[in-house]
Amino acid sequence: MYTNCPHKNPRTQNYTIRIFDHPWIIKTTEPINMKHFKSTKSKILSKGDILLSQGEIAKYGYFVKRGCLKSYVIDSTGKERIMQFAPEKWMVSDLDSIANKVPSMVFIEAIEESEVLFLSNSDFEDIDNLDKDIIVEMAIKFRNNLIASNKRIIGLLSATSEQRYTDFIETYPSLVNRLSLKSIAAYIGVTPEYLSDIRRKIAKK
Amino acid sequence: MYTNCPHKNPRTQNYTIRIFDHPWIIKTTEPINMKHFKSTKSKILSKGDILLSQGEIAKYGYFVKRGCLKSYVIDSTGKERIMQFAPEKWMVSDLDSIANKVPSMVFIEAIEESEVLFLSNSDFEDIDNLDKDIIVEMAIKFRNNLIASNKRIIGLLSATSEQRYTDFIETYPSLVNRLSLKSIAAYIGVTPEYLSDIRRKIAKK
DNA sequence: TTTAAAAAATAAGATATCTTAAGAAATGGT
DNA sequence: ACCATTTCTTAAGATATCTTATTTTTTAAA
Repeated sequence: MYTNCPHKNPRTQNYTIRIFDHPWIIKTTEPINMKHFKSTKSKILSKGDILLSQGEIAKYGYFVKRGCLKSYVIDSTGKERIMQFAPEKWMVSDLDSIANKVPSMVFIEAIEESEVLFLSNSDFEDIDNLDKDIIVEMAIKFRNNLIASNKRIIGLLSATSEQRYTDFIETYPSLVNRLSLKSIAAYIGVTPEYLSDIRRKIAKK
Repeated sequence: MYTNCPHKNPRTQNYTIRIFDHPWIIKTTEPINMKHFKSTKSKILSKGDILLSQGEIAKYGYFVKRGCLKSYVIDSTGKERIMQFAPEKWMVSDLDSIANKVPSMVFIEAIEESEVLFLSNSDFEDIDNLDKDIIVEMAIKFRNNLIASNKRIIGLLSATSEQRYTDFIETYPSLVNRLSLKSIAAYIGVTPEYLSDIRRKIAKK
């Protein structure tokens, strides 16, 4: 199921930009502006290519120029549970792994043909050496991500599956038509079959 | 059910400390060191006293000197869902409300007789004016909180109720004996009756 | 365009979790 | 120590969600 070779289609290009965020600023829930970053590595990925696997130490944040990535875990019953979708201008990685050098809990995989920048954290090992304005942006980005994650927790604790589905549609309208039913189900925490039931139930109304 | 008058037992004291974190650094999942803070307001709360209600704009972060608070939402079916417990040395507030001046989603309430510092965010409206070392600490605190929140999301998406309960016991062993079954149930996302069943099932093993 | 593969829909039966209600145990106040 | 209140346990029936299997539809490849 997850046998695609990472970077199997890597038409590497030279590409330098000034970008906004620190590589750590990942698991973002909103597009990022990248003026503070330098990146020289860009790759074209095919659907199904895996950038990071569970158990590896994350070396990069991935900024999506085109296409869409997902980060997900495989639970003890073998089911995929999606943490985050990363469409254009979003960044994704495993924050714990990249910051604390622990094995990644997540896989990161392209769900469309995608063009991705590899943002190394090697220049940023010591956060104290960063410019103040970058740190301010980091703090704000983390804070916004934390607020979003806490809202997702509230939803998972208190909303029904149907509510979580309609919330998802409202929150990410531009994503809905690009994602498979299976992916949305894995994000909101139900089986694809049950999400299909939910859709039918909603349609009948 | 939530009729206790906020601050009904407010033996206010003068109390000044140098503390570590910015008031925004809330919804924390770990004790905080407070060397960068000033606070002059301290109150003694009775069990059941409410510090912040859903719909209010949060003005303070609450640092727990003694006792334990909880932050929770009331969902559409009237059920309480706990976002965070805040025992000694932890801080709690509604981050979105205090940072963005939006109505709070949560209630904050004492679950034991508690002594709490009120940390105003009025001195910190503009994050750019903060000292760099405070901002660095903020960023790290937000980052760690975000990692913890994301782990909780993974648990809610992929673990069974029994697994979430045993995870909770492992993660917060010192809290388990202080909390009611009802509170733990509201945190892990099951009914108290079902958590009781889970305990019985575990005991039988 | 045709065909193979993947995704989605449907349905029936199984399981997890909730609801309601009642009794037992623990707690707090007087 | 006693009573009232809250918490916890237990159990039965209800509901939400999952599992498995099959069919239909859509997508991708040749």
